[in-house]
Amino acid sequence: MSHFGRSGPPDITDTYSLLVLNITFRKLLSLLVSRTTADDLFPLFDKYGKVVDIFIPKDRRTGDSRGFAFVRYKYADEAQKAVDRLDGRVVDGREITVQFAKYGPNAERIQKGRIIESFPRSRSRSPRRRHRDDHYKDKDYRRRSRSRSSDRYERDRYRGKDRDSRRRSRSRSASPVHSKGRGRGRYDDDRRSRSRSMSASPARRSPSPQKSPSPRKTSPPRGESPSRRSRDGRSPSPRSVSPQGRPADSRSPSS
DNA sequence: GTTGAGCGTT
Repeated sequence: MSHFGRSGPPDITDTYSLLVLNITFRKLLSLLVSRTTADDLFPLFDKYGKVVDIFIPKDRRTGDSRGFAFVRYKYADEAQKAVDRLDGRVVDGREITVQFAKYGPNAERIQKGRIIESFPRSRSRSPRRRHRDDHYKDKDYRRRSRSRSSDRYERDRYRGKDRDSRRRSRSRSASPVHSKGRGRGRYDDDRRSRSRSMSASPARRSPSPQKSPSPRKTSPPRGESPSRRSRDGRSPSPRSVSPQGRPADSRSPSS
């Protein structure tokens, strides 16, 4: 029982597989991974639930572990708990990632780490059951649908939580992505904005901005402002209203 | 120079 991988694949149909990634994306880590064996992982994961099997895929050619392991739990809630508790946790000074397996041994997609028995090597059973397939299909579909319903609810809930937790932990890594998305959006905005301004005033950039705005810039506000204010009568003489401005002026030359 | 997600045996 100690050697999990050696026992081969037990009854994995009713188990929930967790994918454990514990490395820092490095070949050097292979050495470290080497140290981390199924026996080492077992107690760690067994603490959170009943571990049925632990499998560490290794390259048969080199015999080196690929840097991840599969932990099979008997119950989903325990597996979920392990994911929640061990995901992002530092083990042996290394942060490990624990998540539900997405693909089964047959490269089939599995839900919530649960391995769905589609049609493994039992092909000899009855590979061709066309008319009956429909019947089975309906049954399966109904059963799956129901199961999926409840599973989905739980999953959604967990997923949100997990996602949040993961996001917080990985905010750094998500940063670049964020910047990318934002940059794109901004660029788009800029482009749109620019396109408008470009079409509106295409000569705003190339020519000297000092030449044309210069004479007009200082002139218009002055001439227009007074005339208008004067007419309004609201701010009759801004100049005379500032008593302090005059002393300062007179003082300026004085000193 | 770096990152990141990565999915399977007797």
